[in-house]
Amino acid sequence: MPKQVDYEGRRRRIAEAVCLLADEHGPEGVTVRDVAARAQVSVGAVQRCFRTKEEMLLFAVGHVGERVTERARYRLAGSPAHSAGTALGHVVAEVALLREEHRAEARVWLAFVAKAAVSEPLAGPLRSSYAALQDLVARLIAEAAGSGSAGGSAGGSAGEGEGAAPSDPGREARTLLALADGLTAQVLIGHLAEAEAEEVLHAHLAGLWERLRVARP
Amino acid sequence: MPKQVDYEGRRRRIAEAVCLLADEHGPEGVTVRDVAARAQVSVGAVQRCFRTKEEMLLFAVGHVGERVTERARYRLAGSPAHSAGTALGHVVAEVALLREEHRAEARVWLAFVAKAAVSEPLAGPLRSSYAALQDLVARLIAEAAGSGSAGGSAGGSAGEGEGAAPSDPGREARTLLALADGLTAQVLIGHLAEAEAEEVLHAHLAGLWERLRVARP
DNA sequence: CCGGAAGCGATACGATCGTATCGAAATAAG
DNA sequence: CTTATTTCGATACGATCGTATCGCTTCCGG
Repeated sequence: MPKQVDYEGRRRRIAEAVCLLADEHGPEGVTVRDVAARAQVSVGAVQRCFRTKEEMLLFAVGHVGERVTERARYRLAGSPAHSAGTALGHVVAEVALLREEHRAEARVWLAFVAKAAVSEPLAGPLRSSYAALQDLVARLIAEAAGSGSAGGSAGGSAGEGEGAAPSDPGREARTLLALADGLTAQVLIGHLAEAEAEEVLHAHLAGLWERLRVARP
Repeated sequence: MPKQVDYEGRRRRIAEAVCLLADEHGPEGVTVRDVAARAQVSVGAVQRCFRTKEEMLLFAVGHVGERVTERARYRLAGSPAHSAGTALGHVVAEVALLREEHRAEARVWLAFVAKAAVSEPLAGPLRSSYAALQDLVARLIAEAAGSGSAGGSAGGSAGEGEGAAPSDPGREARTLLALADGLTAQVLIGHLAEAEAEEVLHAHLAGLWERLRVARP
């Protein structure tokens, strides 16, 4: 049998080239040729890794989503096991991609979200990433809410039990994630400064924290 | 002097064709030819209205922004002059573009936001629209907050005076707008259902309302 | 009534796109 | 070493893009 190459590694390298280009010239500025050049491979190599351009973009968006959620999980693991509040702050701050160093990822994410709004297959991986993040955040909120009052119940889906709870962790998680996304977008187009967005996020987190505290007996 | 045509009307008609196409095939699916066909004019007519394609997109995004803010203002005017709370709810619901009938506008908006993240000139009109909306919302919040305690102070920029107010109208407005934006995006990619997004929005508004109420003496 | 400026729209043009093709190079199995 | 098979990368190809061009038509001012 002839040569054998590391297809997986090459795919990752190409995905990162896609991100670099999507960051610089926008989603439609990503051409196969430029991707190949950035990844330092030939056009043919890209074609052998992905049958079509859409397949390549699909892989790239999944790659970004994985990176973000993984980083969020890492932040979560690095936080003190007690107080889920600070952990929540870290996780959401990570997801919001507000810091300058993650501006590129934010642009890529926004670009893919916009594309996914009109391209159903592209929306799949995006939804998966969002679902994973929402689950993570909801679990953190439930944990923070339960740490002072009733027992854990941190496992399983973000439970909407206990009748009419004063604050539904699932809803709070959706709120937080949507807020983070909106802030990211508004920072990207220059309507908000990074500091303003961070202030908004922190204020909301403080409010959420308060809401959880008063929920305890 | 020869013929004279209604350039402004044609520009608007073309802008609406741009929106229709951006809604159907995404931002990069907008070609000059298709726009001309949709607007029922020739390619040359489009070229006479806008020297370049970017000029056309610029006008289109401004057009959408104007429509949204104008609708928000209309909603505002239609609300009872007292209780700014319900007015706020209406305005924000309008801005969030959650209803099915405005899904197209939402897609267009998202598409332009994504493009603006990498194209500075496109970001200008977008920022203007955001600024106008934020001002409107901030004024409403300030009015609602002041209607029960101190006097109006509804004019001018969304004031951050009075030392350490328990809830800064400017910040609340930014929060609300970012949340609306994030919700819109997440509905568009199918991560949230329209009902879920509306629930989140209403819950947040309820929380804001409560926060304003407790701020009164 | 008529001349000329402005609008018109079909078409041309060059660039760039995604993808297909193909001969040469390379390598693991025999 | 030979050979069969995979990989390589340059190039070709057809489509489509934004824009420029250019006769022809249209219509107001004199």
